[in-house]
Amino acid sequence: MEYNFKEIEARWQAYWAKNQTFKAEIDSSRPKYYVLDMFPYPSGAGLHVGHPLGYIASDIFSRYKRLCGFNVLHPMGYDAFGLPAEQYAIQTGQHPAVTTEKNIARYREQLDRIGFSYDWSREIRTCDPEYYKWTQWAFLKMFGSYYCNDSRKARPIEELVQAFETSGTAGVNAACGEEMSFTAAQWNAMSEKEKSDVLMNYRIAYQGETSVNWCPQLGTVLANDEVKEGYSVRGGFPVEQKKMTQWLLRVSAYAGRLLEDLEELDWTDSLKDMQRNWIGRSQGAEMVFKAYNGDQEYDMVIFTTRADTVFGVTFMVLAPESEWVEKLTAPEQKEAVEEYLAMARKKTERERLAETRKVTGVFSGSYAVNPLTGAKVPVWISEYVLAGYGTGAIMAVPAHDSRDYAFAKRFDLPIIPLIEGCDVSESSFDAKEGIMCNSGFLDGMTVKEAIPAAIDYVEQHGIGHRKINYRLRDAIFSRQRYWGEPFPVYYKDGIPQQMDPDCLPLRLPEIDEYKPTETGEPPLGRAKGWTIDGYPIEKSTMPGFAGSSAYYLRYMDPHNGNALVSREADEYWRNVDLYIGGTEHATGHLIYSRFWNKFLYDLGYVCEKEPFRKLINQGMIQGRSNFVYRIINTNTFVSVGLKDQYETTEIHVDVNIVSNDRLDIEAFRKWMPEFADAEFILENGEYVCGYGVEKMSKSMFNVVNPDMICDTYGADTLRLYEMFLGPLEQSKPWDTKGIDGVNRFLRRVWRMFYDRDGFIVTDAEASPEELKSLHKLIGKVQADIEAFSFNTAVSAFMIAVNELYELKCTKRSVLEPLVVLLSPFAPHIAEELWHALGHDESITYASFPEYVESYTVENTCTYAVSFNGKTRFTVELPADMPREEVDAHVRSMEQTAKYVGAGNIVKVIVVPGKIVNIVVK
RNA sequence: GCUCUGGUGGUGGAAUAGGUAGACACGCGGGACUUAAAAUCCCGUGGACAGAAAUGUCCGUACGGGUUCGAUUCCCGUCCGGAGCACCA
Repeated sequence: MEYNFKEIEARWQAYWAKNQTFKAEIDSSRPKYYVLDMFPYPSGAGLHVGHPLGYIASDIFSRYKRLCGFNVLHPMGYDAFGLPAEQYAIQTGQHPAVTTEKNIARYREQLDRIGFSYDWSREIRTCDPEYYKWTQWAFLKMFGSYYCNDSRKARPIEELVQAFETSGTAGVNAACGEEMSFTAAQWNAMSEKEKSDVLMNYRIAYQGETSVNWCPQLGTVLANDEVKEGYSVRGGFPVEQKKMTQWLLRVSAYAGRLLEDLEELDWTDSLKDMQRNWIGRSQGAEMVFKAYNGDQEYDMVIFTTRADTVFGVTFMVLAPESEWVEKLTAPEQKEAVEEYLAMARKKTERERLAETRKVTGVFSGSYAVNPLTGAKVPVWISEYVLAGYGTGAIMAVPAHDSRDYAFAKRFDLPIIPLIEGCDVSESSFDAKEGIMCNSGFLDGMTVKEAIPAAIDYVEQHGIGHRKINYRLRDAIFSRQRYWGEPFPVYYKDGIPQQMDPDCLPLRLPEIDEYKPTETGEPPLGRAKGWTIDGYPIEKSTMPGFAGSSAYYLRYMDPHNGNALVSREADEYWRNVDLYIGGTEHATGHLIYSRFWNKFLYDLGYVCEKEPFRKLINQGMIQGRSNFVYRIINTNTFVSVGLKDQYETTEIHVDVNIVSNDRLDIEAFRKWMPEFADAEFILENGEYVCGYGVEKMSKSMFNVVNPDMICDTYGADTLRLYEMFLGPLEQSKPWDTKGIDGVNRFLRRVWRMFYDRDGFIVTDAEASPEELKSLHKLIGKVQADIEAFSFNTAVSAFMIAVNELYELKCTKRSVLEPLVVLLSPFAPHIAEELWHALGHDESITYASFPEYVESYTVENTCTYAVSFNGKTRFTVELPADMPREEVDAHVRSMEQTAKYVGAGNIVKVIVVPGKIVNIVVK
């Protein structure tokens, strides 16, 4: 009987679906394990072989955990709101919901063929009103909350209102946009609008005017992580800076906790590092410099991490957008300053990037006084100081900061070195080391001592205080697009009002065109009757990350109409034990999700403070492109080995008509009309193509489709091969050429059960050799799965099966555990063989075989090794080793042991005929 | 510029904690079975040198040093690739 994968795979996929084999239910008698994939955005192109890599890995782990007795939750869904469907809608007029639906169907079909053990009864889609109801709900909660810095928690905004009513801002320590100070009387005297504006300064979801990344081609605002090098990640359009009123999430309030709680997560160091970098904690001090514009005196606050360098301040710099600019511009400099500001404003993000290190600036005409030295220094304005960080103003110490140095050189400002022996004639001395000089009471201290000493001084004299700043900015939360969650907010006399939560979801209305309106409003401006009680509803929609921030919680209880997740489901499933996905979400989704979870945690809706306990980033599968070489101005192609003899152009050729780098010439002629009469210069009768590793994409003709692999080799082969390709976390090129090896392996497994005449498994007792092979495999596979080293696990299978095949093992007591071991990797064939062995239930309910170590013990004799006349340790050598060889080994060990000290010897490695190696503690 | 990664045969990659480098697989070469092909199976396959052969010797994990009885693995420096951040004071 032949291994008929097509029939087997179709049959078991149908069986699992029909019997709901992977349906997860709360079961307090068993430990839970939650395995999650980053859900896909269903694009029109469908899946290529790179996409399922992570899904296969998580599926293997899920199936393994089930065998180990865990109640596994392994769901899947779709991140279905997003720009591509909407762009497509603008071009074709087709409703994004229709394209999305179609793409999802295609994705599902492709996923189903690979044999994943998802509980599809829990499928979610972010564009489903029953789902986005809870996205809107969470938004309302954030709108109705502020962040208390004392308790480090989100609290209902009503508590803040109450505090304002009784004692104003006194005693309030809340995360906010700008520091405010008013009394209870002042608060109570405020108008509705004024109160609303004040509260906006504190709400966790708030409206604010900020400089945003504006993409004119997409007609929308983008978040920082949606912009790469001045271009939009989706579409690659240029992005510029623009001031706009937007909804924002006060993610920055959580910066400290987001940073600290990284410690307890089982994530890779590099990923944690990226997040740390993005959060960007820096410890320093805020200091007040008195600044004078004519007779007017102002307190100008700056932030620095190098308080020790205050004696070297020779000028101050303000960000162009800083509020101090207006106050500190002297009349005689007004014109120059305005000209500079206009120039800075006009620049796009792209231009600023292109001009990195080009030093620009203008003198404000005012001066500030150094609070420690009393020195009078000029106040400048320059782009290199960012308004959004710190206080938007700095003290410049050109001797010890390279940016200040460049500025000082450009505008000829003085440079005062503060560290003994440093040379600042060519460049600044930025390192935090050396002995201080020219610094009054700090002289003689090391920099490390001077920093805290300077801050202490500043605090004692009321000049400033310690301060921690974060780079993490609040997330801009509105998009001027159609295909996203509507905001459940309407405006009454310009004051935003929250919608009644009981009326959620607020459904996305139908519109007839998806472009922005003629007046520049978002597409929802076209919606008729987009009002609540006659008041206009917010016209922008939420960004992509809104729907993906809490989706893992919804999977726990996907059909609950009364809560995002019930307490019971939340307390059982808690959080994701294993999360697998790409590293591209390191500073986007993975920050927002953690923030969102912490917010819900503060309000008591979830019981875990972190959403993803362990996280693995699968590497990208790259394409392996093939090239042909056309001789210039001809239609003649030359084989790669001979191409240097001609002048050629390199042309991508479809990898699907190339096998082992040999071109299928007939297929090539049919591939494109222009090649129909192509001529070839061959080597050894073949046309050999060149190759290169690139991103897998249609334009490179290197896309390999998983359906095609399933058709010719089967899903089990695809799964095994994707794992065999290399370490999960590493990027590697796909090359279909090697797939025969794993296919051969599966056929060999099959032949251990079936020969030409039928089933050949016997109940005979297994030999020690067979058991040894089996148990070596059990130990290895278990260890490898736990370590996510799936490629070596597959190799171990091949070795074991080769051994057993050679031993002609057809014994049930060996083959049964073998099939169970194999089932996470190649579930279809395993299920088939499991049933052939006489089991009625799915192999999903089998138990992971128990590892017995004693089978691995070799046949050995024990010898004593001695030196200095005493037996120091014993060593086991193969019993059949000749006496002379044993003597040689023992002598050699005695030699080595003299060097090492016998007590340090842990293990002795003996190789027949070779020198002994000694493992030392 | 800063942070993180990685560099091993023709190819993808192995090598628990510093101990036989190149497992496993692809490809390639040779052979068996077959009328033939497919399938299957067996043998060889890092390099150089010596030998008729079994085999032996030397060199080899980007490069240069170091620690160690012993380094692909640890440390320092250099070169090259990949990723992230990028005027964050």
